[in-house]
Amino acid sequence: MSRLPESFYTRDDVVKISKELLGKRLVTKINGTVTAGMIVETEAYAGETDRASHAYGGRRTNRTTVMYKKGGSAYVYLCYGIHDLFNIVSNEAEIPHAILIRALAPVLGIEKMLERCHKKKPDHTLTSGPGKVSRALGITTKHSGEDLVTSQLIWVEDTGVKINPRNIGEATRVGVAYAKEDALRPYRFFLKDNPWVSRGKGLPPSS
DNA sequence: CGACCGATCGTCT
DNA sequence: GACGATCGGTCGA
Repeated sequence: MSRLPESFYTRDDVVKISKELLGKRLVTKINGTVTAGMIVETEAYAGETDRASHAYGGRRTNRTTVMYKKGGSAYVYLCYGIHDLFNIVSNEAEIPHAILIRALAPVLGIEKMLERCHKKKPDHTLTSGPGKVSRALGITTKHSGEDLVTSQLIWVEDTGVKINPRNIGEATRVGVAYAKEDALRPYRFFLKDNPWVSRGKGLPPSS
């Protein structure tokens, strides 16, 4: 049970890191309340060369500045005016790679998650989607820029869970049709047959 | 089931 | 002024 070190995030291969995040535990402590879940679905965004990335072509705006921070920083942005999507920045500073956390299997503070999401029972709709993950864990855009290596609010732990590579599924990313040929990249990774994986269009051919 | 639609607002052109 | 790295509800089959 140890927090992932900076060296985990600052490596060069965003795809490799996206896969390695599967099985890790994302933890938040908001107003003293701990909530946590095991990461079961991620998406890689390969920075300047990836049309689906907010940093495509080296775009650097107020919103995307944190993507240029060192790996291990949180990048949270507002999507569709409603959802706060949580990403983990990777690679060295100035290389704007990021990994979107799309789904979790709830582990700690499930009562609090239900309260935040106005639900009664912890079925698979609680944390199966990037908007729902942030909602359940209390993550908002004001946490953008947070350093997951030292933060007392958000971090990621290795609990010793080992994922067999044959249990990792790959697919195209959700909602990035505008990215042309880059939309075809197999950059979505998930745990096969895990009930907490999100159900969007073009999703894992499992159930 | 699947298709469609409205909500809602910061960001960038 | 248009547009989302989404979600949950509704409607029809």
